[in-house]
Amino acid sequence: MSDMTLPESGSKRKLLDVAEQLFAEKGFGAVSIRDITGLAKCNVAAVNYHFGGREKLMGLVMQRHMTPVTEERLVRLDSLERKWAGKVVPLEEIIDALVRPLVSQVKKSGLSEQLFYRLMGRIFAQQGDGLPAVIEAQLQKTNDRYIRLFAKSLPTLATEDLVWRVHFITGGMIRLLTHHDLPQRLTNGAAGTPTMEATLGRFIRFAAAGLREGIEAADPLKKGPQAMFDF
Amino acid sequence: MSDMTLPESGSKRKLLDVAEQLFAEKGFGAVSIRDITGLAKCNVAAVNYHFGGREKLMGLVMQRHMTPVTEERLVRLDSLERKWAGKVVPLEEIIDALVRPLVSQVKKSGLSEQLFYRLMGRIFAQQGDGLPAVIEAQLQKTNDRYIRLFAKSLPTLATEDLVWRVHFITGGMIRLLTHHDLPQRLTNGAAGTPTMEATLGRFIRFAAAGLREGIEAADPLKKGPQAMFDF
DNA sequence: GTCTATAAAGTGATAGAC
DNA sequence: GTCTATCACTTTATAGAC
Repeated sequence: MSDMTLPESGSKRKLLDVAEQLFAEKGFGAVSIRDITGLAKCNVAAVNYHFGGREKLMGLVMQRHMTPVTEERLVRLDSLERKWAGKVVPLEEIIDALVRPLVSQVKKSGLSEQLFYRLMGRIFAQQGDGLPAVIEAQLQKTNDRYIRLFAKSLPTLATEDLVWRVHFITGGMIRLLTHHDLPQRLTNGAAGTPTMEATLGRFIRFAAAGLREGIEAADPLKKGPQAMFDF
Repeated sequence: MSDMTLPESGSKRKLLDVAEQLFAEKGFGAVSIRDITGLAKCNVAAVNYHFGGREKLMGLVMQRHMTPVTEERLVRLDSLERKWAGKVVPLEEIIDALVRPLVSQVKKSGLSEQLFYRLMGRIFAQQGDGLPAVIEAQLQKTNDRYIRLFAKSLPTLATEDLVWRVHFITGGMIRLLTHHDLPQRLTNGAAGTPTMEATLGRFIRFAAAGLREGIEAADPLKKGPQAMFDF
């Protein structure tokens, strides 16, 4: 069940690679076993032999790429709380801890940037709607921690407002992941051709400003922490 | 083809109602003709007889509900430009013109709030990915107009930044439409039970703040008339 | 307009030969 | 591990009776 050691070559590996590609491109519900075995040039029965069925393969793909992201997110949250113990954590750093693991895990994933981000986006987008329980629990847990940390940094913001703003931010992040190429396609190049990392920098500043809406900016510490984020 | 007059009763009407419900609930790709005719207690062949196939029915459902929203959006944009002719249009009013048509068309749609918003969200989310050309053109056009109007209200913001921020906002709106119940389910009631209209109010303030990020707010016009920013 | 019957293709899964 | 063949569905669509 938890056989995480995968062969570097062979048809099992090939099937997994193709499955990741197709799930990311077309979505988890729109890929058949025959799509996978066809593109991987394997036998139709191979998916059932190696993974025990389509559903199991789907779960494996999700977990393989989601779990490292979740773990890095939690580690970053821990070290953020340690670093700013007792003090107010800058919003930008919290949001950074939310999205940076995506950038840092894309390399380890072995997937192309487009595929990895799209895969992640598709998983996030399905939260609360038929995701494997393990994944659902991961999303739940990180979300809880983020809300709690944001709340400490925004003590004057009503919890209700905070929860909804985080919801909007999540939506923006998902859109960014699943449709990173859309602005370029729609605006005739007015969106430029930024790397995902640059776009995430834009996103962090956008999201932090949205979170701060209506918060009195009278405190003088507003400038200090922000200075380190000159994306 | 453009037979917009629909019977108040009869199986054609029933099929359309059920189709809208199921497409909104499960997504356009996850509903079969048999799901529809089964729930509508009609014959399997009825969808093909009345609508000419599954694909055509899908297009009809999309167009029926998307077109009025698009038209109201364009009308609101027109009147906004007329109202503030020569002056800077407040960001909140632009965003309002973007989302309010959803609230005002939900009543005319005959659908429940949940279903209508979810249906809209699913359409928006599929932009650039296999949507009927008519719908795609509508989204393209409104998006262009909004970007242009935002640009006039944010003359110091680089177009590239603006385009991406609008992209993030779109993502937040989609999330809000498709997962309006998620915050309540995930936070044990910390999200409250606001109406969609209230949540859209929250969204407008959030989005406007995100758009304004980095813009000098030294001017005293933040609340009052913005006549000094004449061009 | 509604129905049955059926075509033609696709689906996940498995038994059993090699 | 790989393959063929096959089962038991489900899918869209249509021809033709009523």
